[in-house]
Amino acid sequence: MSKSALNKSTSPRPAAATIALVQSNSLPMLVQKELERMILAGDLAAGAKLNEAAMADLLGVSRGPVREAFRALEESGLVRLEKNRGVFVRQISIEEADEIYEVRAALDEWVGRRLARTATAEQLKALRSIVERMDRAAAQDDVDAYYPLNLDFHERLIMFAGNRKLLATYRRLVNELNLFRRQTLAQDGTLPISTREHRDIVDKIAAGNAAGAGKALHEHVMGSRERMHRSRAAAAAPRRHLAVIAPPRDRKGR
Amino acid sequence: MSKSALNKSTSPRPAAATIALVQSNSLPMLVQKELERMILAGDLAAGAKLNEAAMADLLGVSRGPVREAFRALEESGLVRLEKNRGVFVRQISIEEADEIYEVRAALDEWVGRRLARTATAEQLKALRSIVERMDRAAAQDDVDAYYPLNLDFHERLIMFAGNRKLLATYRRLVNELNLFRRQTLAQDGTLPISTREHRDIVDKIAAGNAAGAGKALHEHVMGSRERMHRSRAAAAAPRRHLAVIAPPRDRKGR
DNA sequence: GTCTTCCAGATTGTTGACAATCTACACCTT
DNA sequence: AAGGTGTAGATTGTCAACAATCTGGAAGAC
Repeated sequence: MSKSALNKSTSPRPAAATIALVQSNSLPMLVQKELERMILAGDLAAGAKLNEAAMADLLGVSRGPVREAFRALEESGLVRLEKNRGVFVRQISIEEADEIYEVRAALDEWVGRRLARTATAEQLKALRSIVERMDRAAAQDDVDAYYPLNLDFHERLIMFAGNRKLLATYRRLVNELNLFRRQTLAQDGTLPISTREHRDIVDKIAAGNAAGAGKALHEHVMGSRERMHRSRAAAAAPRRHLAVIAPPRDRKGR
Repeated sequence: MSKSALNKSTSPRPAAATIALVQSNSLPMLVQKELERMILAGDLAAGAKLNEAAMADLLGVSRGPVREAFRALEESGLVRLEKNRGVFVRQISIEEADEIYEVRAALDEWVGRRLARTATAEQLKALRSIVERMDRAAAQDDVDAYYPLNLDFHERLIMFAGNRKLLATYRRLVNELNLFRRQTLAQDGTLPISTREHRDIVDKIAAGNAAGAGKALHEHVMGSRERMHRSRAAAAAPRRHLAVIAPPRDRKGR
């Protein structure tokens, strides 16, 4: 019955902030966060079935909180619920990924135009710092370092736009996109790298070139989409990269 | 124990489609939809506290499914959960509404540009039909007819863009916006009406004027934002429209 | 009279048990 | 032997009871 499995990072704080922390840390919330982490980290493969009882056992809680977490995760788009059959880590189709890229491009374009007008020197400095680190990681072919920097760069751009609702919307989309990347090019080492475009984006923002920054960001995102397509096509053809996991569709036949 | 309270619209169908219907209709899902309807219809005021047991009684189920529905609704942004205190219908602040309008404007602008290139004659006809009905409703000051037409017009625009992820994103934002409208100008009869702008948008799309259609949609949405501000200011000043509902903030003091 | 303390009722959080449903395998029929 | 059928085990859906926490008011101290 020990609930220690979930008690991470509970260092005694100034107590003033601890209250809000305890507030939001109900069992279902913790389970939800842990599941989200496991899914996005790839511990749970796309399409994998999640067993209520097993998950409850693993986390040291009963099935109630796990079920609540599942409901929340479905609404956030990370899992799919099938009545009387179970919950599965969602599988994003290539078409859906395309759609997400399009929406993202529209949002990013808007962010680019806005930042060109509002970006502070401090924000530009932060962006340039990330770009430089990406440069170094790319020079060394260090994809494990490059990948999170890339995510960070784009998330910072959104944050600097100063619109929390936009940030929440963006995060939701990128979460699903990560799900897709996990399921397709999990072990494919070739990561699409585009440092020059990042530098170009920051330059245009710094120059106050709203139209240019917007266009650059739009094209960068759509370029990422294309790179994904090419990477996928290249990986599928030679290596016989068949269905990763048997899709739990098709009830009758077998 | 009769569960008839939830059994609506269960007309015997061709049975081929009924299977998918039963699939998705678990108790928590039905409870979630019913709560969503009640909230957006205004049966549950913004800021109101939702009692688990009472809601379970009302719908003829036990607390489990109700709790799961609450979790899903929190993730979708319609309610707020406070540990050990309960769930409340969310109150959208004016600042948050502003942010939503901004994101919406960015998405709508993109939709305008796209539709100018892809809209079919049939789609244009559907849009013009809605605009005409809005004209008639506006001419008769029939706000009850105008309001849903306005929602429909904008949702159609998004649908015609042919991007399901965009539609889901848009619906989420508009849902929260409806929440805000409910809570502020609930009984304020003056609805911001802008028929000319709608007609202008459709015309520019029909003309294939991408930049113009995008700009018109962007300005239309930002104009709606301004109209909301003015309507709010006008309603607040004379009528002493104090805090609608005591905010359940501020734990200690009283 | 005002403030603090404490308690009873109400409400939420969590759990384990029971019912409904599905899956997989063994068995029977042809 | 191939295919359909039935049943046992596992899994999910729902519920009711118990524990923890909160709220509001009454009693008492100053």
